[in-house]
Amino acid sequence: MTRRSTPPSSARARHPKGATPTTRSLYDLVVHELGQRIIGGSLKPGELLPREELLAEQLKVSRTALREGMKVLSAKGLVESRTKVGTRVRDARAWQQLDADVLAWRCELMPTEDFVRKLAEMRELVEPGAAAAAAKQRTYEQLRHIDEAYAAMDAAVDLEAWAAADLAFHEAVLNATNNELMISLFTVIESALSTFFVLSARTAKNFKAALPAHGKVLEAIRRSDPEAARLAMLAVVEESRANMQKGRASEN
Amino acid sequence: MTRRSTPPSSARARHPKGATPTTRSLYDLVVHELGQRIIGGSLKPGELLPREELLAEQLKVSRTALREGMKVLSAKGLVESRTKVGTRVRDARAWQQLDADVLAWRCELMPTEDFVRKLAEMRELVEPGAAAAAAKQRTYEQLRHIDEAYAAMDAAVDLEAWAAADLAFHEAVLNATNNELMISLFTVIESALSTFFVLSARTAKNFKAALPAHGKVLEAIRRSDPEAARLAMLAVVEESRANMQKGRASEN
DNA sequence: CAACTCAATTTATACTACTATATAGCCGTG
DNA sequence: CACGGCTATATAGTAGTATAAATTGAGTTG
Repeated sequence: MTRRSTPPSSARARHPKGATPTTRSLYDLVVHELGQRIIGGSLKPGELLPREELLAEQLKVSRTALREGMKVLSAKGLVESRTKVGTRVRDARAWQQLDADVLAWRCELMPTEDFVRKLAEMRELVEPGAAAAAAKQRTYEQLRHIDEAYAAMDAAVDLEAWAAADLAFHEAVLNATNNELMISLFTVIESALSTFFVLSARTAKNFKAALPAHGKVLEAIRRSDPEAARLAMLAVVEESRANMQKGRASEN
Repeated sequence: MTRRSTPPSSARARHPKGATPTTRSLYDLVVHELGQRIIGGSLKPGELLPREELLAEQLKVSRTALREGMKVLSAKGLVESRTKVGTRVRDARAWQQLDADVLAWRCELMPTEDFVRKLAEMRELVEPGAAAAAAKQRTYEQLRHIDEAYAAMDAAVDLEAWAAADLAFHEAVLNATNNELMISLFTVIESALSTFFVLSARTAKNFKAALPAHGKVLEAIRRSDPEAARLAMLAVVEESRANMQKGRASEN
């Protein structure tokens, strides 16, 4: 890797902050830099940022690369460019809150208890509903996948194997809804939440505690009982949230 | 050159509502053109599209404008560019399904019964959950806004006024969740759904039919009863979906 | 003196031509 | 056969210039 594409400005390319992404392309760098400034609040809504030429100079990129990044930011609803007036940071209500990057930046820059609550709330909305939908319309094949994931959870010998099987279980349930909108929402929420509890090692000693709760979900889906599936899945995610909060609490 | 495609700024919609890509900027044109081709299926996942120079020529734009558009498409998960290999259409599972544009293109290009079902399913997931959350934590101020919207629905004298008040009601409920993720999801789903039932004029004669159902939602939120609010809102959206399907059925 | 017109100015938008860099595929050598 | 370098070709990035649009204010007119 080691991007040697920028010989003139040496001290770039080394991103000491996040363990994130080396080898970013330039426009991606622009997107992340400005995106994080906006989400983080150092660039406030309504604020007019420097004109292209100046901003490009400040970020050490060409105007072209800057503009490519701006288009992406504009697509995410973070900025708005108008001729003569300049590029303005848009109000938070225009942001595409469900965009993967926007969500990731919020996780990174505003990891407040409140935001975790909102994410958990979304999860507790999606997953029980998905379980109910899955119970309603799952095919035999889809049920088999859920079953296999459950078996893998049961057979897991360490935390890592369990976490993988757990994710597979939830994905299998979501898949059985045949609704890619729901799958997409789940994916986005899940990946945001996972930045917090990072394989909470403190549950390691008894990582299979959630197995029976998952079993109830499986059984409800097997016998095509939507309401039971909804309640069972609700129990799963509520238990998961409780664990996560406990983890975060002992962390601080 | 030949930039006479967008001389007048007259037909500029003050409401970025409909899918009217007239008088768009060039990169926006590229985004829409290729985005629609991909979503519509004439460009299939895995397919390698022509190299920049050729594609720019085909679309009658410069390479720069093309690349700006490509960055946006790449941010939406529709394409993936790699040096030497070219730009490849990504698999549907990588698409940001909840992106406003992606959703709009799907509405426009795949208006199947099945897709409407998925949207309705999402709505029936979000809104009851939101109503319950609102009942749990609404402030007095937020309740007042819901109340006002309800009063406006009651006072509506024509379909247009009722539709506006109806939207305001649902927005007020969503706002009371204090969860911008949920608000964003609602907004996106709602605007996608609204492309279908286009102010269904066939319900014009008795457009206030849903008023009592909304009243139950309001009352449940007023007395902070989450479960009642959930059920009442569920009734509202199910009734709405039934109307919509009836409308679509009589349309074809 | 108010209102209207119009041009100057500023800024984003768009184009062309060019350089830099990365990598798939090939080719030669051990 | 494997390994290492060569090359062709694609995207990534830069520089400079021209165009269009909108704000501003000066100038003109009722």
